[in-house]
Amino acid sequence: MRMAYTIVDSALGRLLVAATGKGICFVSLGEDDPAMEAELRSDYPSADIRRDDSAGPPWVEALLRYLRGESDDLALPLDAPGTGFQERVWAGLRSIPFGSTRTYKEIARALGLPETAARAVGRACATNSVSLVIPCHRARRADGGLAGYRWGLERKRLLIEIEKSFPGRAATALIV
DNA sequence: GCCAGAACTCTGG
DNA sequence: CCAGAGTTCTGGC
Repeated sequence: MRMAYTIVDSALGRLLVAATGKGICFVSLGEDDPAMEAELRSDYPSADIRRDDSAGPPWVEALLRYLRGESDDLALPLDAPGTGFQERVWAGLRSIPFGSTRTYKEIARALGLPETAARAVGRACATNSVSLVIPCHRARRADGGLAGYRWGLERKRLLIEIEKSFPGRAATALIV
């Protein structure tokens, strides 16, 4: 698999976006470029990866607007392979409305899994390589806690804040 | 290769 | 508090 990536500054730190010809396969937030590049390579050990900072696809701009709280559109093309179970969970996460959250148990139930699968759902969230586009920050624990986040709990909290303060949220807020 | 234990969980004893 | 349920990964042998 061949992929190109770029790293830019964002409202939440450095933002790395990698994509194949078909779609986005890796998105991460961090502080340290070499560490983020290493993370990308360890997720795709056999891929042919090169850096390309030229004005690539419009996806990076879309993610930056989202992080500034200016856009609620995360319907970007994905090309992130996972196991059958992982892809089911990721699809479930993407169906959570912007600005709201679900517990791991609710996500399991929505997918037709037994509630005892909550932990397996958490594991699938933990191993997703595409932050933001797969909104695993909308998953919380049943006791109200935030559980963990691969890119830092503080960022998870900020992402929820950004979504809550988005101007267009009034209609969905009433449903919750 | 196989098995134990951990990981972004939750429930019931 | 502890174990167990459903999935994947890692580390030890």
